[in-house]
Amino acid sequence: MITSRDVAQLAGVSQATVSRAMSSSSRISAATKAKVLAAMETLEYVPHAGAQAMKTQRTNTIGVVVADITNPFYPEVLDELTRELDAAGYRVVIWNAGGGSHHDALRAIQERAVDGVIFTTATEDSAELQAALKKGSPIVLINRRIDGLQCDQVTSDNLSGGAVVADYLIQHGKTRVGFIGGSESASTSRDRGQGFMNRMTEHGYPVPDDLLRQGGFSHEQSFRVMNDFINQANPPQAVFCANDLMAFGALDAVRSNGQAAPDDFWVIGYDDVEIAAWQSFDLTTVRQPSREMARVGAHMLLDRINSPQMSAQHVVFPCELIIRGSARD
Amino acid sequence: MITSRDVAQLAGVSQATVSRAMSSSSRISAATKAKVLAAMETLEYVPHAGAQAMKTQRTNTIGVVVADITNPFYPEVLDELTRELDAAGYRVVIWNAGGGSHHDALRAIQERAVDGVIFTTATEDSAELQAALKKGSPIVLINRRIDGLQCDQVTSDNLSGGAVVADYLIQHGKTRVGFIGGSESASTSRDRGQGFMNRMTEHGYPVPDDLLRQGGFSHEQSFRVMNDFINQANPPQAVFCANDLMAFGALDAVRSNGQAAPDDFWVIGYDDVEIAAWQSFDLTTVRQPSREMARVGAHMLLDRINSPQMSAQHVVFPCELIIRGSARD
DNA sequence: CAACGCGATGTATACGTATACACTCGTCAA
DNA sequence: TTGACGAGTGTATACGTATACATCGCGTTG
Repeated sequence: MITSRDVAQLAGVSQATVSRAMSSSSRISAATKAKVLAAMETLEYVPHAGAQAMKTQRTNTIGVVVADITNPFYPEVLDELTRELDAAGYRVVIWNAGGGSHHDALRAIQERAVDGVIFTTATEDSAELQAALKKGSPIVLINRRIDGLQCDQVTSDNLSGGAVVADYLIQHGKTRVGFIGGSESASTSRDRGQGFMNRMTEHGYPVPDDLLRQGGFSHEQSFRVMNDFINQANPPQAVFCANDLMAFGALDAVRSNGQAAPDDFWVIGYDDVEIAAWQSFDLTTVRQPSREMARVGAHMLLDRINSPQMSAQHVVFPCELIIRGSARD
Repeated sequence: MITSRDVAQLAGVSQATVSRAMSSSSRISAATKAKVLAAMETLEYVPHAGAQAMKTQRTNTIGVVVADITNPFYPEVLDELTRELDAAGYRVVIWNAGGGSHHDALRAIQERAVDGVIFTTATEDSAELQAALKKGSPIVLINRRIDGLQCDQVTSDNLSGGAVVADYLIQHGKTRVGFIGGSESASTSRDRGQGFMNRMTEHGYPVPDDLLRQGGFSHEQSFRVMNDFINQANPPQAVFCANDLMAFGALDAVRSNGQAAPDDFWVIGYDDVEIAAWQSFDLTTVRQPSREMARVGAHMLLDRINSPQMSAQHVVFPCELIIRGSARD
């Protein structure tokens, strides 16, 4: 292994000078700097990340926790996060799925293996998270929300998003409608459902119990739920799903029953992932600005790393109904 | 920051004993071990990753380079990789897209920031890669292939996969067929195209120049290419795309022209990503066992990390034509 | 011309851990 | 009874870097 000492020896300077040649801020003459850089080049020297981390207590690495990387929403967020953080000189380590993700990520902060963590999903059991925040761990929540937490959060206005869907359906005469949620423990799904159902109730058409089901945020489960809806005695006219992936499942259920949207059923999703706009889905959905949320979240985290005392911010983005072929007159 | 010295003090032992209490292999009496672990618990001690890395020259972190995380093929591979490596006690850092990904990943090995790297994409300009391999860097190639490289590789038999498609089409009377490749520089796309076109030629129906185009591995570009095909004087009867994402683009082009597969055009993809089986696509495609490839690649890398001298292995998986609704009688 | 200041560099040290080596003390065989 | 032995623990050190402090030399100013 080539160390800064080797470089120092070849360049005829001290090890400290080699270190200075690399930190652009340090005072060093142009001549010796050039000499050192040349030696580095010759020896193909690369500083040791672990040693640097021990001295500086920085790793230039950010952790990201995602619930399910195969849900197209997360790759889009990750795409934006990796681009943004990469540009800022950070690496990205991801924790996917597994039940221990949150714990592992928080531990990685304690280990000083990452400088901070972005959660795009969060169990509501926030005891450990709360403890970490009290220790001053740099943490940002994107997408999901946890109330009463002194923590930076970037979310979209899911309540309003859900309500807009209700308005739209009522306005077009769809009064018997169903809701396929993700899971009760996810704030996103809860808020979207609540916003939606409250507004339906306000309009005088509450969502009946038999048309309120959870779809586990997955295509497969939502497919089955929609299948049940279709084949029950009194099917809904329209279905609102808590994310696009489940809307695709619902659409597929409609089609595999030899029926079609919007002719036989209206199907509406949430997220507006890229493939929702594809011709084969042409999905009416509520757009949340996921890439913008990712960008903002990334910078919030970097800011917090650099000024830990700053008080926590909540940024909320508005959502917008995107009307496409799966639900329109 | 709590260090092992603090734990040692509280437990009334030396710092070395604390270190020993953690490495299960070391000899230490059960009594003191318990005492130390209790102290660790009390102080919420967590070892410093950077310091450990400096001593052990291990980080328990693996890098993964992907071409485009929004292409559903990669999330599936990443899903499997993260599960597998997580279970083995490794973290996963990803490099996405950006032109510098390969360079960054190789540098991370030199920095000892990762223990090894998995490339799921590779530019054919392999000079830097070759140099890294000569230094003994633990590297595994999944998916793409680079000839004449002393490097572990896991690929699928793309040549045969392409040929099988040709056989299938000919067998069903489709003689005027097009090919939408990804890019000339990708071995996957090249092999699939070559296997396909050679076999078409053998059957006496070579793919004409005007039906051979590149689709940049993207839905959007493939959509445009297929659009051109459809609207030219003498359209193809069928189109084979070098991956599923492009096949979706082609299918969408067919549909947005008010036509349908398989009635008007046959569309065939490659990969068999999960969504290819969805009702809305029902895509005929060539399945490569991507999750299995990921698993095997992960273990090859771990093996190589532990025994660097082992000579390089090439594992090739067979592919299988999955016949669905987008291309069948 | 002397004193001062400042830029440039070297010296020494600390970051937190793992481990080679030294040491103690009890056990057991001769 | 003594010597050897080994398990258990402490002491000392090294990993590779960043930086506080000391030093040196040169230019500037009064």
